[in-house]
Amino acid sequence: MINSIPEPAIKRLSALYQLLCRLEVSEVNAISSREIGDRLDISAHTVRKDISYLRESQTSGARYTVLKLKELIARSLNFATSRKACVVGLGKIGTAIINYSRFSSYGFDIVAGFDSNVNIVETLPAETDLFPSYMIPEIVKEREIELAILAVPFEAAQLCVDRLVKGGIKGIVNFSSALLTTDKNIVITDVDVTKELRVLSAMISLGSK
Amino acid sequence: MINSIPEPAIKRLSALYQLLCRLEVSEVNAISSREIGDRLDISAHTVRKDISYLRESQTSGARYTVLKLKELIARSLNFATSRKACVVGLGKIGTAIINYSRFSSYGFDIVAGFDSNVNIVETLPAETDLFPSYMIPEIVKEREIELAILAVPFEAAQLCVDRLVKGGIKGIVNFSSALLTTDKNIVITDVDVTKELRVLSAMISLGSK
DNA sequence: CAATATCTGTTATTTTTTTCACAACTATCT
DNA sequence: AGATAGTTGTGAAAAAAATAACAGATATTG
Repeated sequence: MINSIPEPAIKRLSALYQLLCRLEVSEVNAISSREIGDRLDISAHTVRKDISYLRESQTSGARYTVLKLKELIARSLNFATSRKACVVGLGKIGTAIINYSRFSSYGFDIVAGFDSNVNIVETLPAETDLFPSYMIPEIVKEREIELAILAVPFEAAQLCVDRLVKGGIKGIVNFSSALLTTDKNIVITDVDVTKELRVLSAMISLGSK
Repeated sequence: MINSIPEPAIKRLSALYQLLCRLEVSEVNAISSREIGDRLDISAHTVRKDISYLRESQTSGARYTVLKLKELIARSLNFATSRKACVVGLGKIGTAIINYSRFSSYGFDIVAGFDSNVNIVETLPAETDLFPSYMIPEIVKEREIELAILAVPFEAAQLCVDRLVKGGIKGIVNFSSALLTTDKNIVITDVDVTKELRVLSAMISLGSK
């Protein structure tokens, strides 16, 4: 592939994009690689290298223009076009996420919510259209939903994934503690508090890094 | 350091530990590196390599004994001794986490909850002791809390971190969208849905991996 | 009980990622 | 305008991690 950016770099650039959005709001209009590094807890070298993967020089010698750099990253990583997403599982976590209004301003439109409990679907006050879980494949396909946030109990997770895949989903953020299996071309990231606590615990013990 | 395990390996071993716990419940008592790899979506080579960092041979040639391996990992990564943790911010996410009862069975004891709203602290039904936020330094020190789950709004995050650090916290799982800064020796992992969505989005676009 | 198939543990190799070094550029101050 | 201090971009070097290869061990099957 021509434009092959290392995965760690993609993650850091995503974080950088977030930082730049903040800086824009604070009306900061220029920042150096060192300042970025301090804020993001990475080296200035890495910051510059990551930006260099985008193959479009900013004015060398001067600090980065916040707006210009933000737009370069948006263009390179396709943050410009907004993507449709859905929330599966409307328990406490799912409800909190679906009612978090700021997604759209970050380029993600939550266009559907699903739950296996029809009662919840009918009574929950939400601005988003809600459907029973068996309709996942149909709605995902119909509304061209690319991303899903999965917040169902452990036991239900795999079934939901299968339904999402059936509808043609491309990526899943998994809040359940289940270990999901699926095709290679569907990207899944796991968000598991217990796992995070464990990793922290291990890093504290081993003093790694 | 003598026992230096690469950070990616620590993360994978944590996931493996979780898998082994599941297998134990399902009464599976042996598993091969290939089967582990399939489940965790990594190569069998990597699995064996990761385990080899623990410097204690299992019976070579035979498959891994679930119980034995689980205990080896627990011993090596210090999962055996339980750690005390707290939840800061008792909004929807924080409440969901503090009421999630299974932490203790995974070696984490949630021994305190904090919120700046005294009303919430007094009225919220929870099994855990709740305190107003200004008491964080005192309680963290007193109860020897090592880990914190931070689920407060953006604006309040940094103040809470400073208070936690004052109390001697060692690690923080950050659910807020704030970019936190602190001493190098305190480990922070960020859990940000928007960031995860962005990374997924970029990976879908670039077709990386 | 021998033969075969299947495993693990670990060294060696390859690939990926980070770090370094420095030329070239920009802004600022006198 | 010259000098100085600070900055980026990037090819090269170093470090880290993933992958492969295989020796040595263990089950299993006929």
